[in-house]
Amino acid sequence: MKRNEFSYRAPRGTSDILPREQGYWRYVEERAHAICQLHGYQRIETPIFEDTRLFVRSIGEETDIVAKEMYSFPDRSGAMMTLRPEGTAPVCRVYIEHGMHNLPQPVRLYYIAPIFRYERPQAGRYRQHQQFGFEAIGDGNPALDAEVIDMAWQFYHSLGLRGLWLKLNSIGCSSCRPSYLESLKGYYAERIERLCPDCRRRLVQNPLRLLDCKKESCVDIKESAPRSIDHLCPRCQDHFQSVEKYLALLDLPFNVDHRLVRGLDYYTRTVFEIQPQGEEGAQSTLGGGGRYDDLIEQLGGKPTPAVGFAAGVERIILNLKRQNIAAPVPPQPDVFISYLGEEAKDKAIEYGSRLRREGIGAILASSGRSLKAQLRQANALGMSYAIIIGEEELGEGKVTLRDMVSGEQRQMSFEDAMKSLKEKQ
RNA sequence: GUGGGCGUGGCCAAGGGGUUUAAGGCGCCAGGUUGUGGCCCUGGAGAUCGAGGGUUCAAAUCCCUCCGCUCACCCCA
Repeated sequence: MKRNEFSYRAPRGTSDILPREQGYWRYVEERAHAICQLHGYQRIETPIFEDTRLFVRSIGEETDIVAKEMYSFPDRSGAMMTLRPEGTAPVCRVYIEHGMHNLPQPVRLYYIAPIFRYERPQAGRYRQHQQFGFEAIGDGNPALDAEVIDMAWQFYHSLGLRGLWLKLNSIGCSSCRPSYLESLKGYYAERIERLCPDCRRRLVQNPLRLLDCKKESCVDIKESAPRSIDHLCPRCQDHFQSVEKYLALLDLPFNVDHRLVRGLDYYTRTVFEIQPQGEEGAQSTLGGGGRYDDLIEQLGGKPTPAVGFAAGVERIILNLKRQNIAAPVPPQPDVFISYLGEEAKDKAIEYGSRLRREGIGAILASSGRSLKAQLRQANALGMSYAIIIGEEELGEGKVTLRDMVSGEQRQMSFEDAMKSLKEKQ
């Protein structure tokens, strides 16, 4: 590659998904569609950008995502738009905008879509990544929390991933969380002189994240910090116990993690994450979700409880590779058509098209190469059969059909060759 | 935003001031007699050694700046 002038490259934090990677993508997406179909979730696609206010209101002004990670821009009319930094808010917008409260509740929806966040890229973290997510809107029953969590778990299982941890917590609702936050802040305020700089900032901006600090100095403070589940109101307590009961019923090996909090403000009650065992930091989270009972109302709808989940496709593929799980190879055409001379080329073009019209995949050789070179190409492409058209075949009105695995070949009419290929499919 | 590592043909890489007109391997293209692949052999194309500046008689090799990639923190999928 010439580098003495400007050379174009994919923008930082983005990547090209080359043909050799497509097998993994297809595999993951097929499993995603399958698990959704199994649970009655219907696909939805929303615009890649939305009114900036949708995300600010839902995710929360103080969150990192809104404060410093959004791709926002004014369009030509001056309206502020933002490249979707998460998938839930747009789905809620759709629910409200299209009057989905008139459908049988809950409404079950899923999406597979690109997500954009301006972050420093590293392993498993990109500025554009693909998320698979699903949402059940319009039902506050804990059975639905369990359904969503089970669905997430079965999704990973169906991909062949093993050794995962399911972490669960409840962060309360709008009636009990404020008092919990007060008690948390009070606890930390008393110990402020021992806190790391990050935690001092969190104390003001995002107290829940105090529980997530990994610094040595803050660990023992964290250990005896007030827990959200000890401050739940009776209804949240009931809800959480039911979720636990259902998960046990479903045989899901979950662990209650009192320090599990999530980075988006809209969560209430149930929050959960799934990650590979023994990988604490380092972008290990494979997916996560929770309940967001106030969000629809916040966005202008009627009070409507909801619960959802989202997974990062790139991280799933990373873990498939770590666990040596190979993706199925996408199918490819199986007949290679080689020819010698202009007259044979006409036939080759015609026959290639006729094969494809019969559903038999075919690739034409490149013009002007020796038969040797043509067959070398067929071999390199991994073709199962080759059709050869040269002077001999033209004279007889036939073609040579060669089996590229056994090396056997024989002349026959094109019609017979096509019939034989069809049988072998 | 903070910190560490790294930048030699499409990919993997040797070389750490002059013997480099920059090894080798993979891949690509072509040939090994007249129309036949996979193995082997031979040849070819492809790099101003990330960019700019400096030191020196001499720089891919030393110094500086920038850019890019990568990993970790922060945060998250």
